[in-house]
Amino acid sequence: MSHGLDQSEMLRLLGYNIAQAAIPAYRLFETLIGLPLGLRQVEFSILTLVDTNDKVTHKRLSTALGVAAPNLTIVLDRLEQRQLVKRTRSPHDARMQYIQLTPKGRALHAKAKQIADTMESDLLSHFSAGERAMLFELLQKVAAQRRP
Amino acid sequence: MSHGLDQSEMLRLLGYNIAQAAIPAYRLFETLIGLPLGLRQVEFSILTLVDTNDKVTHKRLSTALGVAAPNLTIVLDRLEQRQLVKRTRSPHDARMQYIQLTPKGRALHAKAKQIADTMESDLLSHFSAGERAMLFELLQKVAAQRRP
DNA sequence: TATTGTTATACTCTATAACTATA
DNA sequence: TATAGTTATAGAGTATAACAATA
Repeated sequence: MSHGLDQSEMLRLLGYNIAQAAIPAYRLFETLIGLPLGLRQVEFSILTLVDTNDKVTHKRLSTALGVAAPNLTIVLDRLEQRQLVKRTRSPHDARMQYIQLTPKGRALHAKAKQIADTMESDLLSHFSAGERAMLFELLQKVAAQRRP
Repeated sequence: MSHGLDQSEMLRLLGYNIAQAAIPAYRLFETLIGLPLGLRQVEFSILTLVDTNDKVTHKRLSTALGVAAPNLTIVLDRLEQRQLVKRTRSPHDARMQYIQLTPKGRALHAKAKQIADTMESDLLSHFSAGERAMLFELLQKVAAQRRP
């Protein structure tokens, strides 16, 4: 667990604790969703956000996910090529484009979502409901520190 | 904060909460330490771990940080070129090499560590001591899920 | 002028296979 | 044969500047 190393100095820092917790979370995602479905975390997030939110724009996705606009373009290009999402220009403001799931995208998302539930159980199997709620609340409080 | 998007579906997942919390933590690190001192997170972690731990090996660093060995080689090359660390072969087992800070590395680490304290206060200014302790404990419990 | 989104580019990160050298 | 570390490489992530189209 400590890998024979004294990590006490680093474990005083929030960023390091986040990075360490991200390791098993990321690996489990890769094993259960990433490799089987060919989805990266950002892609999974996009499918989910677009599923819930009607008429999401590039900009809002970019902001929410913390992915710079030019990079998001590449990701969306890939998702569109795979026919998982489609982009349509807004009739009101032709600069904007709405991103929506295709039927194929909806199907893949449904599958991924189901696996994600299993993933959560795996990751948090040793947590009580209270601990889980507390952890999520505190992480969201950190996230709320974000300025723009 | 929610950026006008309904993120409820994603916020049910630990990985997303971690990723969202990582955004301000990462940005603050970049602003306060990364840009001013020319240090990336991994490099800062290495300086800190090597400072505390005498005779750390490449392998143990690789495991602790979750960085694959070949990639760590590159990072250590860079740190060595900047004369922040030095690598010395073990006399007992010539395959292993111990990584140590140079005086220059120690000086830079001291500076970084001082800034890191400020960074923590900034990030966690709205947290009580109890909340902070709880958050760290829960994150470490997640990290402990790691297998190898 | 300001905003949305794209193109181009450069740099970094991550993962894997193949290698050297020691044991 | 197994382990520590390196080289090489391909793919993915990240950041920035410059641009086109629209408002």
